[in-house]
Amino acid sequence: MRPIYHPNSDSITLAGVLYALGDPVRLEIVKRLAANDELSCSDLDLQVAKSTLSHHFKILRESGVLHCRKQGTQHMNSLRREDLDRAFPGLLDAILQASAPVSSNASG
Amino acid sequence: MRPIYHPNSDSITLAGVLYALGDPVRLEIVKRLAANDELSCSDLDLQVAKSTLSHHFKILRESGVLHCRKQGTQHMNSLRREDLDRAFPGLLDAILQASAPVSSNASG
DNA sequence: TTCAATATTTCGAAAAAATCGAACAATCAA
DNA sequence: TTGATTGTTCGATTTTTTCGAAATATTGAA
Repeated sequence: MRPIYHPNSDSITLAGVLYALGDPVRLEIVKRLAANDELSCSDLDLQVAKSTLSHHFKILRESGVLHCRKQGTQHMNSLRREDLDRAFPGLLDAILQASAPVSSNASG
Repeated sequence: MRPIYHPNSDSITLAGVLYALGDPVRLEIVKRLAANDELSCSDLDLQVAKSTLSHHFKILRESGVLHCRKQGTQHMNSLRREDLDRAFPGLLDAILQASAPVSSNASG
């Protein structure tokens, strides 16, 4: 399998990040990652085909929103919080505050 | 001409706003509106067809990012700052801070 | 009202992107 | 190696974006 591409932090663009987040499925993924540190694709139970989900993760990864590492057969994904906060201070916080709590395991 | 549709402030969604801003042309429009209060389509000199520009303004308007009023033959557009700030505190500020100054009249 | 100029939208077609199911690839356990 | 699990890639279909041309709306001048 091909190596997993990640942009370095300098290559993350605002339009790219906003594009990545401007899809309901991808925004939901980011919300869950914000609450869960690391998640694999199969941890999510979204109403899209797995090939589509794979595509969404690719968009998020290549825009610099998340980091992916292989662990066995799984791909563990995590938010690139520090890189995003450094590049776009306040952006991720504003987005996460604005979005409603995730549906599963919502505490409030 | 059909009446100009604007969502009321309660109908503005985060995914919709992020989608609208996740395009380089539309992000540029928003940056210029942030610096200019009101602009017509023809005030912008972007490298897209006028029909495409019209489409971009429609996306921005229908997502709730900007307001449009007719003035003669022109359509004057302005950011819906208050509505956006109320719905998504800090979001617009973070985006405008993160984006480089507009190319025209850049002071630095 | 008619004509011309200006500003923007709508239409129809072509290009680009998203989505899906099926097939493929990688890893682990037996 | 076989089988189960996880995720990617492929190819086709649907949806969205983009463009140029034509149409619509407004203003101002005859």
